[in-house]
Amino acid sequence: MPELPEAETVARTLFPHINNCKFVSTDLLRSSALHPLSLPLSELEGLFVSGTHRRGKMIIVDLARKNGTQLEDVEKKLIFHLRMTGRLHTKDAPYDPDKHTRCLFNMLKPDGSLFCLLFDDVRTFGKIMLATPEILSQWDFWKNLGPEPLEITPEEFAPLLKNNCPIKTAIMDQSVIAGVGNIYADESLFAAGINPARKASSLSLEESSRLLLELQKILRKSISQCGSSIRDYRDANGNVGAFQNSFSVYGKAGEPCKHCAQPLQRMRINGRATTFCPNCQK
DNA sequence: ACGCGTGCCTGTTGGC
DNA sequence: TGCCAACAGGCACGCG
Repeated sequence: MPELPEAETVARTLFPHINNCKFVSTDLLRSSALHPLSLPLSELEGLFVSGTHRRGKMIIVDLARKNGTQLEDVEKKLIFHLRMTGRLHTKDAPYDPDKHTRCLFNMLKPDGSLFCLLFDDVRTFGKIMLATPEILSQWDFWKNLGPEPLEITPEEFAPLLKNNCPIKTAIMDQSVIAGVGNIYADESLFAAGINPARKASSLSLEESSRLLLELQKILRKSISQCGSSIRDYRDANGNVGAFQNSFSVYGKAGEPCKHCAQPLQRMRINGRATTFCPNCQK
């Protein structure tokens, strides 16, 4: 399930495929894949890709229009949220969409050849949005998105944990910090030796600092390994990530803790499966 | 305003 | 072997 490192990997691997390429036409095969606040995708026609990046778990495509030979950025952005099973990849045109293809973008390379950018999504939770800054300012989720965990200091992190909810719930709350999901929440809490059920507000400055530093270390390591592939996740080249081989707790309930060898336990926090070591995480 | 539970959605898994 | 409930989980939404 794409979280921050997976979204970062998709944004990076997608870039060489679509940079400088022109949107020719769009075939939205499942209308619910389009975010309700989105502009119609027909407004993409004639625009070029000038960059790809990431915010939280979202992949953002920068758009530009061509003026002579110069690309001039426009304010519109094309945003993808992959949620659980979303995938972005390219195929040579013409491409016959399969049953999980939610949107097909016909695109033109600078050399004049046609290809397809595909948004596939088995479980249809993913969203596509074409938005101006004005639209983004009306989108609560975007407006409330917390800071990037790789761009804050422990001093900036600590005051974000004032809530009465479990610490795991707090760090997965996208309005607290952006990009952390179930995998990296469990892994960072284990690395920091903090029980996921602890009240967020009960963490000392020393504990919240340790949690942020461990989270940053894990996110960086996962990005360097192209993310984690549990089942569905692939980068834009169709490759799996490798960080799932470095998990300490996620999906390992019943297995011995790598520090104390006691069995890892499973519990449910805020409806989310949570694996932790009751001995090492206080 | 906050915290909690539920629905969305489909493919896979495991128990009977 | 076959059937079906449970599960996976990010986020919107409704409730108290």
